[in-house]
Amino acid sequence: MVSRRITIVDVARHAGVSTTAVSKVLRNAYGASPEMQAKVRAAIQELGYRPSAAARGLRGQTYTIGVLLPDLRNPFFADILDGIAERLGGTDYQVLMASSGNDQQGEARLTEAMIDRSMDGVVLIAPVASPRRLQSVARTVPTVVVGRHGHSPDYDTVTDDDFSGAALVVDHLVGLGHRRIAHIEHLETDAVRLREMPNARRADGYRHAMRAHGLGDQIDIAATSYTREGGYAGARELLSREPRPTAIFAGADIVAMGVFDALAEAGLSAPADVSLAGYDDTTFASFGPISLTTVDQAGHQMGGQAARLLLERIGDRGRPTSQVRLSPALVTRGTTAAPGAGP
Amino acid sequence: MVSRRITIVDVARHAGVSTTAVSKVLRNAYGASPEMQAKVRAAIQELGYRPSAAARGLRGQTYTIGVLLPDLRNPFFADILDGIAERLGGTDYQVLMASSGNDQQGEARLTEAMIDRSMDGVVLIAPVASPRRLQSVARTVPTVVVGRHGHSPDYDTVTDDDFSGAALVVDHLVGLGHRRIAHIEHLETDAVRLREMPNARRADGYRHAMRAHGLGDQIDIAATSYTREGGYAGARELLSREPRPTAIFAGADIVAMGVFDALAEAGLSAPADVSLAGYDDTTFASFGPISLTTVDQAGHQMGGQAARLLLERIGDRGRPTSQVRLSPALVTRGTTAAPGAGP
DNA sequence: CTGAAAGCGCTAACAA
DNA sequence: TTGTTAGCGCTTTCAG
Repeated sequence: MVSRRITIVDVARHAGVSTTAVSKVLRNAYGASPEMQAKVRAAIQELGYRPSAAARGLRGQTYTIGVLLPDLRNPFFADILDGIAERLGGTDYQVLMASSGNDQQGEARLTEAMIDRSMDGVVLIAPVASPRRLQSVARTVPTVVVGRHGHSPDYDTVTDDDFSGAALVVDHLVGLGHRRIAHIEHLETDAVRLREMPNARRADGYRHAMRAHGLGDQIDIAATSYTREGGYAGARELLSREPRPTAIFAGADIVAMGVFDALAEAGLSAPADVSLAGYDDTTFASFGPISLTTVDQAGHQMGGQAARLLLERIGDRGRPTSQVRLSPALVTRGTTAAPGAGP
Repeated sequence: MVSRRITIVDVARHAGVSTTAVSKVLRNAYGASPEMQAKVRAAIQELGYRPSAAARGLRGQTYTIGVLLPDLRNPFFADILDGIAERLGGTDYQVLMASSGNDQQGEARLTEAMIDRSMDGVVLIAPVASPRRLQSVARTVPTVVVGRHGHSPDYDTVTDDDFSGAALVVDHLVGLGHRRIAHIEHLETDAVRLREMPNARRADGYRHAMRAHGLGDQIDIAATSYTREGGYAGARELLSREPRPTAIFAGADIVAMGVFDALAEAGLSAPADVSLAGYDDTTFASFGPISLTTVDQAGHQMGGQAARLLLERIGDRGRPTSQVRLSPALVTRGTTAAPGAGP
């Protein structure tokens, strides 16, 4: 026989107060004397009471924050999650995640699922949805969008200056003497995403920087996806070019990982045969045998800022939205060198 | 002005039926004629109705499955997640994850959080909680435990035969001619976990296999943690031994990653200076420049089995628990070779 | 500051 | 097969 759930009524009775009083203590709400608080807390302890989120959600908050991430395998997102978790530690909020597989339908289903579950707020990491949909989500639930450019009166954003970040890489490679610098990007066809997605901004930054160096005719892009497979396919494509690029700028570290696969397969190595740079400065980039030159976009900070903004918006849904933009920094490691510097 | 939420009452009115009827259609429950179903579904479509999980949870199910994973950075868990997601695709269940950071307290908080949120079932991946706690969780909510040995009448389990898996590695290394084979394990002090955790079973398997080969005196274990940092620390410790081991068996691929860090730092490489094997066959192991010899424990299948068992248990909480044990397979790649086979 | 009472949106008995 | 009705456990007016 399963024992009956302990409810707020039990706590109230045990403490000799009203259920309202218990509820107030639970929510740290105004209007409960210290003695009453003490009594209630004691009763909660003694009975081992746990509030039901479902019941709370029916009227008030669920104290749940949903985080939507595109891909569990991209270690960059773990950095963001850490930042969120750190900022939310100590609050009553719990973080629940879902992975969309970078798929527009899956993403939509999951945001709906989060809304259905009365989450108090959501953090959408690099979502692919249309602005219309994002607006609609944000009007339903407090929302912070991470990594996607484009403003809205309904949601806050945290982004990295991807355009400049890409330029940092190109500048670095050009400084080393490279001219045939190719880029692997995440294929984007939608006009809006072409403007708002970080991958598109990086590609733009790449093109712009190349032209600024008078290398407009050297622009060479393989458009695949921000996955290891995408990096592999993109690198195979680029390595078959005649003449072969002397440097590859992968739009993300996870993409660079795929490039390594292709290099290994072709019997090439970085930087001996090709210089290689990534983006994100994931823990993978610092991996000893790899030591990937990359761009640090401070995922941990991004997560922290996102959590902060979300809490503020949950606190006051009417406040004007803000856009936090962080500055990227180049992290020079071992995979980039002067061209032809091979053994 | 925010528009009022659309509820089951609106749908019922719009369709000209009772709320019960709508509820039945929602749950695919018995007792609704095809015409009624059609009417209700039409109304749901037209109104854009979405059921509130909070309200449902108060009486029935929430259609939410919680997955607790120890560490977002260990790519092995992504394989398990894929398996779970695949099995649950097409059902009405949504998967929500939480990461405990391999911390006993964090894990406890998160399981509580899942219970508080009336999840219909939970999958606990390599949990560190005491069996007492696991039992208590499992008696509250349908539970499947993945990767942890030890039976219970209250929860189902899915495990890999870690003991044999470790033996596969040792056999392989001995076959190559190694004798000084060291192991890096996740430090475990708790008596129960020493019996139940996969890391402990792998260490046991290592010891047993070493003895079976008459190498009992060569047993050498560095006990750190199943993280990249743990691998780094463990490798530093082992590499300082005199004489240095000729092979290192890391208890997990993520640990092997840390070993690579230490090797790179020491100017050594695998397999030239030291042979190296991991465990899990994560996507990282197949990474081109690494090509890690490892043990495939079929995370994808484990996830699929876990999801299947969970659905069965949700369907019938009284059914006897089952233990699914999968067999590991050695994946020989480039990081293991005969000792002294260096360049 | 405290408590009584009315729901929140849904499901589960029960009746019809 | 269909509908009526009483809650699920909590928060929120609104009186006291």
